[in-house]
Amino acid sequence: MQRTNFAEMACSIARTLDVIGEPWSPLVLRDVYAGFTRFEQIQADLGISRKVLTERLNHLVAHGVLERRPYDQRPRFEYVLTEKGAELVDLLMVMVGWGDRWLAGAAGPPVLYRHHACGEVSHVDLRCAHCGEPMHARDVDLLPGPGAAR
Amino acid sequence: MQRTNFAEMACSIARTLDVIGEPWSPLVLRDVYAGFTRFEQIQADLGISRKVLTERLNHLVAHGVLERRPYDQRPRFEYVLTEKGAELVDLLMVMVGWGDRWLAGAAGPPVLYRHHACGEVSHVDLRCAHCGEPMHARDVDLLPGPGAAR
DNA sequence: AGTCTAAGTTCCTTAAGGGAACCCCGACTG
DNA sequence: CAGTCGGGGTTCCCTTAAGGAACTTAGACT
Repeated sequence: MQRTNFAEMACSIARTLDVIGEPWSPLVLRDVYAGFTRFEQIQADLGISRKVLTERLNHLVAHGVLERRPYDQRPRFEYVLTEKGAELVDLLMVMVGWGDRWLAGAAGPPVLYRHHACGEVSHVDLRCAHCGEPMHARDVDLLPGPGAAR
Repeated sequence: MQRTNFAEMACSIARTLDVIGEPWSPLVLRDVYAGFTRFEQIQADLGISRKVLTERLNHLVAHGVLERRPYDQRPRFEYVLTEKGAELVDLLMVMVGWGDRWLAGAAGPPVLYRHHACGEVSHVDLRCAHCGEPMHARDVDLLPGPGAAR
């Protein structure tokens, strides 16, 4: 519902939430990434209301995160990740890392990730793009940037 | 909204959304991280409804992401990040990275992050915790984990 | 006693989510 | 070639959550 418009805020978190902050959106993205690319598949997998799924898909397409394309002569469509969308899936992987660590409980994580490069089951780690050392919330100072509000 | 209970799903994304998926929650967390630790400060900074802010703070405290503690003899409280919460801020930094890259526009990013270790303005990069190589959505295979639904 | 302030509550309005039923359209079936 | 099927949505109604303004509470200050 989110009647407040996050898109206008001078904050990249708020702007990102404007794209995927609505309920279900990250799960829709996860499904598309996992290979559930059609309306019926996503709806059945998530148990989401068809109405809401329509709204979310349209929103994600409008923001260039998904692309809607026909896969048949008949009016049939599938949704595929754009480059912009694929990079959002990286964000989901970080969510998975946190959820696995803090919420998985005794049963352990529901899904494992095997890294192509090394072949091992692993998880993401945040590093500084500049020096390669770990970069976490406590390892940085915040400075006003060029796009800061006046 | 979100009447659907994400917490029960066998998915770390859904479970994480149960904690911070409601509107405003990530921005509340950002504010606490940025030093706006009191009710009035957060309310004024975000322009959020007091009612909703109360609900969000209670929810985040209930989930162990924030801690509510008195800072005066009078009934005055401040909210501080727990370890669990601080690691969620890492997730926010990834959101910032995506938002800066895809949504900042000509004005540039509103906030810059200077890394303590190297002293440079930088951003986070996702690496494999095992081998240290880049680890993005396209670099992994998904496997069922021990906590997978039957 | 009266005022101030932080931190909430309460109450009302409006909009968004949930869910079931319905619709459209091209393809197959007898 | 009428009837059915299946994917991909719309429509409608009900309930619940967000927005927002006003009110409350409790201790400290004057």
